[in-house]
Amino acid sequence: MSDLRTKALDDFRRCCKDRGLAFTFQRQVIYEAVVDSREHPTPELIYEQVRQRIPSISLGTIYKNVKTFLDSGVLKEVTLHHGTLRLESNMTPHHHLVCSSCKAIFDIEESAVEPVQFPKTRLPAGFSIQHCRVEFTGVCKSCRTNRRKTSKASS
Amino acid sequence: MSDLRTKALDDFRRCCKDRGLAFTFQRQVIYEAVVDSREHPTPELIYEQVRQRIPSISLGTIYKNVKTFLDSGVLKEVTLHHGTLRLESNMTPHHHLVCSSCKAIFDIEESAVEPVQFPKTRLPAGFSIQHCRVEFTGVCKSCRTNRRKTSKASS
DNA sequence: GTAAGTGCAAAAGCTTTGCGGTGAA
DNA sequence: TTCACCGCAAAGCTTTTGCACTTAC
Repeated sequence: MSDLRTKALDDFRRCCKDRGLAFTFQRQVIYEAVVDSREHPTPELIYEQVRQRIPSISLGTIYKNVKTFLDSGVLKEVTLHHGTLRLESNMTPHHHLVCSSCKAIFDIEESAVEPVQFPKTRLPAGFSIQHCRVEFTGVCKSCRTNRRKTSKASS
Repeated sequence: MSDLRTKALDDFRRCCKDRGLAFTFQRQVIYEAVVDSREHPTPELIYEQVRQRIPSISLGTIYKNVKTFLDSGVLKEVTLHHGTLRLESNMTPHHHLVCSSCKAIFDIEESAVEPVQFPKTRLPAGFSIQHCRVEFTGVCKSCRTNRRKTSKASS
């Protein structure tokens, strides 16, 4: 257990080094809080967890570091459309195509995608699935063009 | 064209009646703005559109009616996780299982779901797909139990 | 020693709420 | 006539920003 901890800590230290981020105690505890909570936590929840180990931490520091982690690819956000409400008027089942750059959303007819089978295994006990939706992520035409113009060495 | 408009208007009037909503000019224009814009608009964008036809409309009215539409099933929101940032530490490709009631998110290993083929047809011109993720929606065990306790006639 | 990170507090979005006047049924 | 709806303004969240102090490198 302690070994696992030590290894995880080393991994995280290396992770910071690779990305040019300073390794601080706050960062370590914030990162551990996200990894340990298996429930895709909100910044507020991370704050509560981290405060148990670092009572003096501020919510602003949580936000700053979460943003740093997102920017450097240490963490991801569950949805690209967080922050503003996006509305659907197409009430028939369909899928989405999302531009990761400008967040544009395009509809794809359900019939254009082969039906997805519900997973048989490894469901949390008692969970009943009602429907599924596929989200394809990529880059739309205008964002691809603009990116080429502005930055030659984008990943 | 005018016929289509008239028909859509009648449809919307009936839609309001069916759900016990008053049919107002503001509602009609807001609804049309969402349907006409094919880009899954934000409340702010709807506001801009609607103001061209009703300059005196307020953003609060947009929000109130959008909420009314969502509650009565006239519109849907693109993501259930709008409003608060939710974080991922699992950086390997995987899918999600989401409880529509409590918004809990569970991970599903990619191998538990058959690979989804990228759609060949009907893509917006120039869009390049990078990856896809499946979101299964349903009700988790505790929400199902609680719902049964509190409301007998839930849909 | 220097640049980056932290904590605090203020500010900036996005969204909801309360209230008096207006309009649909 | 009555109740729901509208517009306005204030308040409530979530998130970002600025600044002085501290820490990692």
